[in-house]
Amino acid sequence: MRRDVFQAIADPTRREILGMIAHKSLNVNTVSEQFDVSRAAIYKHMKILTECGLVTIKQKGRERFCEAKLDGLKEVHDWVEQYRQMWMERLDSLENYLNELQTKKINTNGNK
Amino acid sequence: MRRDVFQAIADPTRREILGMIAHKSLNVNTVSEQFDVSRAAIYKHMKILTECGLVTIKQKGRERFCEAKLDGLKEVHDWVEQYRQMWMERLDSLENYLNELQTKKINTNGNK
DNA sequence: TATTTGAGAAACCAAAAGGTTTCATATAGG
DNA sequence: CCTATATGAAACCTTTTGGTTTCTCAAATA
Repeated sequence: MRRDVFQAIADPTRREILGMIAHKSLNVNTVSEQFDVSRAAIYKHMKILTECGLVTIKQKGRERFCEAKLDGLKEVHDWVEQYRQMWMERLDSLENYLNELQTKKINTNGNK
Repeated sequence: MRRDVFQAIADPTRREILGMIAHKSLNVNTVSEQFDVSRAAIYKHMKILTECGLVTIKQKGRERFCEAKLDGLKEVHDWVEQYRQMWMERLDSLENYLNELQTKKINTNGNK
């Protein structure tokens, strides 16, 4: 099944999983122990994460280590980035407006 | 209802809606005409977007204009950003590795 | 070898998501 | 005033989601 990265990170548990394995690969059991849901539930989350390329699995004996593939987040980054320009501009113009108000106020006070 | 921005942008239709009103506010009908689902469906999407603060509504007569509040995406941006550092580093080290290989190859060729 | 342990998979379930149709209501305009 | 338009909201339906329990199997180990 073709999975969507946006949909994958929509679930807070999956975001937490990513954070957990971002620095260090962990096996499924170790990850699931950190949550109060069943191992099967975490396994399903992990499956979704692998299906959209955010996680890859490395078998080692009977254990399977889950490794975060964070560059899969690039798609999200790029999508947000196109809008970040716009909200930054608005913040900037708000700041300018406030500065202008401030300047006016100072001038008014000065003329008193 | 407290809505989650991550969940709001998980749906492709909602992302499209945001793109549509990012530069120019539109009323609900105008937006829904761009999609092949019912107006009611789009209205529901719009409700979710407003509930998580990504859209605000401005009433004008009988019309209601939907305005994108893109700074609501900051939460997503910040979350992705913390990981971007990591995937960039990996890409950098891969690049360095490839450069190293390249250098070695040149040296080897030079010694032929 | 017998028994833990780590994991995949199936069957099942309740709730949420995304959609539809239909109805109600308020404003714009002829 | 009457009608068309823009919208909100309710009732309903199907599929997806997130979860559970249970079973199986292979690798590690007492």
